[in-house]
Amino acid sequence: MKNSKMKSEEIARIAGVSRSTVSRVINNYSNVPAETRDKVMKVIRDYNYFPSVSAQVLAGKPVRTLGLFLIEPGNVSSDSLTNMLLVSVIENASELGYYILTNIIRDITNTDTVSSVKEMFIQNRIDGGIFIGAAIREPLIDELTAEGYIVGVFDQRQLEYSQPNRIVANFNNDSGMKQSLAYLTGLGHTRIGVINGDMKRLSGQTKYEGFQKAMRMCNLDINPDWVLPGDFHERGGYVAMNTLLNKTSDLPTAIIAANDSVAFGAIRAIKEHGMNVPEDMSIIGFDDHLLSEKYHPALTTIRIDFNEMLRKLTTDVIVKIEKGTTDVIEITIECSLIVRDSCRRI
Amino acid sequence: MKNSKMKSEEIARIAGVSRSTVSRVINNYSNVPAETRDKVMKVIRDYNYFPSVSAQVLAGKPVRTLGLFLIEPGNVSSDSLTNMLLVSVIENASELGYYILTNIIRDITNTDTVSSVKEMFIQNRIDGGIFIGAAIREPLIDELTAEGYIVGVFDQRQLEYSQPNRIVANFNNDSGMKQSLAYLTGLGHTRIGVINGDMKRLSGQTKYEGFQKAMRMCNLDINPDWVLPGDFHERGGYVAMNTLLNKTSDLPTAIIAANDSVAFGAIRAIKEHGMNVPEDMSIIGFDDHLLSEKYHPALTTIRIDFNEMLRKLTTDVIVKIEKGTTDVIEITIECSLIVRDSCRRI
DNA sequence: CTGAAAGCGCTTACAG
DNA sequence: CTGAAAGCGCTTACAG
Repeated sequence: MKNSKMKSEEIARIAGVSRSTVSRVINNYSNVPAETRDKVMKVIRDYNYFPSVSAQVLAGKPVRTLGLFLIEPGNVSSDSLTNMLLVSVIENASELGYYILTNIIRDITNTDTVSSVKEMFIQNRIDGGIFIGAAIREPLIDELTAEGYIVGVFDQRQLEYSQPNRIVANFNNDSGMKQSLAYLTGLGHTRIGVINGDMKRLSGQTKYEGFQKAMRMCNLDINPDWVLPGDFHERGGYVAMNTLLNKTSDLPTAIIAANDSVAFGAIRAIKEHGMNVPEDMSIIGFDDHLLSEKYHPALTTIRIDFNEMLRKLTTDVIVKIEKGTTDVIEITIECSLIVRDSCRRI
Repeated sequence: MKNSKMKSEEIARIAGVSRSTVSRVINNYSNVPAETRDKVMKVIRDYNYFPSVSAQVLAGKPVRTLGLFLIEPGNVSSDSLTNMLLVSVIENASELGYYILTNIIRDITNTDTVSSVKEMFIQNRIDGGIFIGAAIREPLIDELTAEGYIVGVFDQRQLEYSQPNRIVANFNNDSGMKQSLAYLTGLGHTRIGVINGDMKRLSGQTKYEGFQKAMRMCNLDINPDWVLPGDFHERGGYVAMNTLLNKTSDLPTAIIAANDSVAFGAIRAIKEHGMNVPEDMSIIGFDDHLLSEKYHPALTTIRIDFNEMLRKLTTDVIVKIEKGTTDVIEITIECSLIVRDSCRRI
């Protein structure tokens, strides 16, 4: 049961073959007769031998490790999303035999941070990286892809010139917004407003663009007073709704929030103003947050499958690392309306 | 700004020295004159050179990576603790120049899992590991320490024979329990019960032992009907309290819960029985969970500093890796009562 | 089908 | 103070 000092040479000696053959067995070369393979495998198992990664990597094999970079300025997202996201990436990677080196990036503009991220790639600690929380354009990511490193990014699109080594993943926010508006219109709403997300993020932009398009399709006018800035956080939704309620009595009958946290904030503000949801205002969210179902009122929202998105992104990054194909990959995940109690018929 | 194909040999050539000297500069050897050092450093910076870890490790240096093993059977703890914990470990390690390879262990008895964890150590992917969620005795951890690997474990104590390469960290649960009981006694309670945590975990045991000791010190008798089994989860607290309330009308006036989640569950059950906290029963928790302050009633509890514990544990593991000292380390973190609204004077 | 040998990019006694 | 050389544990053309 010893193993620590086991090396391929020892295995070779015991099995009565050369190191070359041991290596061939480990790397599943086809030109090894079953008999030899079995003999070697037995010794490997008997001695609980695992090859040293460093030696393998130095000899040109992948490290089988991915860097997961969570860009979270300051406030450690205390909600369960980060958790879920991490677990999802780890487990998908693990199924493909890959490990995850996790990094929290508080400030992506900080020189030390930037250089330490690049260091991981250059030192060959990781075969590729996955970025969550990136802005539409991140110089760091651009540099990395320009150098040829393989990177998967949630919430970005391909550059003007598509890069096979930059894999992007998004939800179909356009479709989500259209569903929200279709539903509200069906309920008879025509006075509809929106609380936006962070417009530095692609999803912030595409959601708003989706809103505009959908309003046009429904033949509704956008009232600029009802287009409120936000940031994807509860606090932002609260502030936005407060501003609206304090400014005017000419209110929309329904508000589409950039995500569920924003919706929670908006509802809190509405309640504090002595009004009710959906009686006085209908609210529709985006994400289908864990809490949304349990919230009061239970939140009508657009469900996205974060887990599926990460599974695809992780898998595609790994396949790209191993096969090195030159196809350009853009993952888009559909989303769908979940009707609950936060919208009423007009 | 190129770097990918940079190797120490290139740096040496450009700086006009040998690879040996470049290596000495990188590893901060003292016998390099400032002038030479500066010359070499300049080239290193100019070319954005980072040595290959694989080569360094193969030559005997540490990988500067720690494995973080989260033992979480099935239910991905959706509360924010895992999150906080991860971030805490990552940031502390990062300050010391170490990376974190995260692993979720769903079933620590599973052979494949066990062997993949050992593989990480044997392959030399990590210099050491940190385990969270371990039972009092874990064969896997015992094997690892027996092999000489450096491991930090939360919620375990040293074995009969102390191991310098097993660093254990705990909260002073004894002190916490004593504070809880002192407070309740001060309020005039004598009829005091307890909902236990998971007794397979050391903290489950030490908390209950602390309770017993403290009761003795306060000259109070333990009513076996008021000692309820639990599991550190909300659900467990709920079930325990329901059982108690349904079984008898001879109720305690106060309950100490193994942690705040358990307390939340217990309070939920009490409310469902049409009773109130603290009017009909006082409840005291343990942890000072993020929600405890905001809960209704705000929960009186014992605050523990998870972040401090992990900071010490991570630091000690890294120091042990680098210095290889033979001292036996047992970290104990103090805890303290936070009085809020869930207990009343009798 | 299989072994001997070169090579991966570092570090570190050793010798000077 | 510094260079030449051996060694770390693998993989993979190359030759047979």
